[in-house]
Amino acid sequence: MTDRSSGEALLFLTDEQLKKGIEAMFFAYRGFTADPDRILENYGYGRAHHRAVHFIKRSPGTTVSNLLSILGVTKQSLNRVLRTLVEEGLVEARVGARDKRERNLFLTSSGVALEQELSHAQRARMRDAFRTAGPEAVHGFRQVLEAMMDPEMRRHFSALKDAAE
Amino acid sequence: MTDRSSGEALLFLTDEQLKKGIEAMFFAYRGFTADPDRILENYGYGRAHHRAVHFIKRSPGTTVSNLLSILGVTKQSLNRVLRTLVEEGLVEARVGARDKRERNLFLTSSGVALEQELSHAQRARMRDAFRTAGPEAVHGFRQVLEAMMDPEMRRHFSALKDAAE
DNA sequence: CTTGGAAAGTCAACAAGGCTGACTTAAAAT
DNA sequence: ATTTTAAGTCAGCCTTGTTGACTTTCCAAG
Repeated sequence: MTDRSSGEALLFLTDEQLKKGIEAMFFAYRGFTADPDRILENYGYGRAHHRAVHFIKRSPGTTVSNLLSILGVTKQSLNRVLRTLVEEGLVEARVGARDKRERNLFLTSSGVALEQELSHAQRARMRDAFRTAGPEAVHGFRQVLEAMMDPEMRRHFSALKDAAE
Repeated sequence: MTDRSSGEALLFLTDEQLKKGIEAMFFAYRGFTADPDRILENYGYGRAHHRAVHFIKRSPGTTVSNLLSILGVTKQSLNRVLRTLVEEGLVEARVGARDKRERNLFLTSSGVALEQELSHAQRARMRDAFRTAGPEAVHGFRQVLEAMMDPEMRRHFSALKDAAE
């Protein structure tokens, strides 16, 4: 059951080390979402709104179905969030030019403003963590997280990497 | 706004790198919870049950209020989850010996069985990610995650570390 | 020894944000 | 012309979080 094979440098694969990794993910994710959650509360929004706003900012003009595949929720669930964002003037849904069934999603200026506020807080937390841990740790952090993703999610993640690098 | 100070090896602190870290957390956490979520569905439980079972397994005999401070939810919310786990025979809540107001929580044999099944799946995912990324990456991963936690959560995390090491 | 307060539990009501299923509309594709 | 796809909508359900009000138990300090 436990990884004690060949007794060498595989000590980082013991069940104990794996459990620590699991708890580290749990506690760190709490920190990761804490700041945005506080901000969202002031606006009466939730994490679902944050996610939508984030990915629309990342890929302006994206379609609803693309967002669905990134977020992995049902269209009813996404639609509810998107509807409030459109109604309250944070997101604009333009009928597609080529394909009129599609809606191309964009942030309005107030949408951009909220995204900035959320992103700023979250980057500040990430920056402090990165600075504390140092560049080599950051590299390892990214490698492990990428290896932990489902393949489909890794595709979506790599799409960002390509756009940014 | 952007970190371009002293133009040196601070490139890992650019907004672009920070955003990638943010998305990596988002997508990786989805993978992290995917396997347990599938298992829990078969039993009619949710993530809240998983968390309770995990931390009771980790610290047998822990009290409700200790669990509350680890999980960061209200006692009403935890109580609902705990009640179903007790009713369905996965958790035993013994009246405290010293302080009879307290309930000391333990997993029953079927509680242990569920915890094993969940933990096994989650460790398998973590093990694959660790193996793919290698020991140095794992070290960096842990450093960044620990730096990302809120101080109080870091305390809870370190409590495990001390117990295990 | 009484009283204050902490720990735990309970009830009720509510909200966010997931889900399924059924259905419509519009437009693209075949 | 028909089928498929993208989007949206309505209704209803579940989990898991929240507040607020209240009780019971019981330790500990005055």
